Amino acid sequence: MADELTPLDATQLGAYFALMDVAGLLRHAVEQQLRDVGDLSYVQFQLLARLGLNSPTGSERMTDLADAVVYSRSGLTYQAGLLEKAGLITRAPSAEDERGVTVSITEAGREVLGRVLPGHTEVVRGQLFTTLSQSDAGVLADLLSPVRDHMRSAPPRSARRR
Amino acid sequence: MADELTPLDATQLGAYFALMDVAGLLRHAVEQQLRDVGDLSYVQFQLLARLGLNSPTGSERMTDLADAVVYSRSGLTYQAGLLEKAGLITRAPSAEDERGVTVSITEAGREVLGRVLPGHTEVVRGQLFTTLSQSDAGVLADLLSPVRDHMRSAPPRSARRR
DNA sequence: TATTGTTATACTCTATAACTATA
DNA sequence: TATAGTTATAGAGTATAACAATA
Repeated sequence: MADELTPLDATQLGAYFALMDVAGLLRHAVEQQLRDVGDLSYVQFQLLARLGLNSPTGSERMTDLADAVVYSRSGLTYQAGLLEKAGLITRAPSAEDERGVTVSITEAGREVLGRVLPGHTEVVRGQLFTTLSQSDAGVLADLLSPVRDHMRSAPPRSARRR
Repeated sequence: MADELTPLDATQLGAYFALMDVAGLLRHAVEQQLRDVGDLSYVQFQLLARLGLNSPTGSERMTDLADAVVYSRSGLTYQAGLLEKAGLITRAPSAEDERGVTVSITEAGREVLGRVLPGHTEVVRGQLFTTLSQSDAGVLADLLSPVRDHMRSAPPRSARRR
């Protein structure tokens, strides 16, 4: 396709910047609440939420967590170290694969997650869903979920020219 | 009427997480390109873009830039220092208000901006507008622009807690 | 050999508080 | 007194590369 050199039009630019601005402001607001109430960064919250809400067992492998939440393995090791030191997760050698490490949320981790969630919800509602109706939320989710899938399947590596 | 204690429903949660995930992945992809091509961080790109594209004069005051782009004044001083050292902006005492500082983009700054923009566009199109149609982009912008306005209507970050 | 995860390290970014100067 | 901006500083987070252990 020859549109590689075509600039984004005004509508696309507007959508792009609105998306980035809203997400940035929202993350900033949410991070403050997480820090105040649970002494958590957003990444740490993501990790706890994934273990405590998304995973039926409360456990997941390091690599899967890294792929889902963080952009490098050493970054995850760092964050997991903090969470473990705080007693919110445990790390144990994986059963099937001796190289792997299984991360599990602890009771204390679930407690912190439960303590943080109501205020978190309140911030998100105040920032986002004061302006967006229920059907707006549905439209937004329907628009962005496929984008996320596309991004996760085709890494940004594709944008790097040789 | 949103109950303060009611958790977000599944649709709202989906919209929230999709928004945060997409913006995070997109920012990551875009930052890589900006770093590779122009040796710029995303914040630095925002500053240059605001001066070079949004402002007719190519100049703006520090406080206005801080409110628009960065979350603390010292953060902006740091970033402006880097950009100035790189020759991409200049800082000069403001004419009307001797306390103020006027930031202006230089020719070199415009050159870098111009050099970075095509690849930037390419990444955004590949990540975002491969999945979103033209009308999708319009819907997204229409949904999120009011959200941004609402978020920005809160007290500016530069005026907080002094 | 490839993959999992950790470590060592270096660097970027951000925020808070104290400070100077102008209004 | 209040505001604009800088500085000093400290802390959090991230990525890269080298490494050990297992597949």
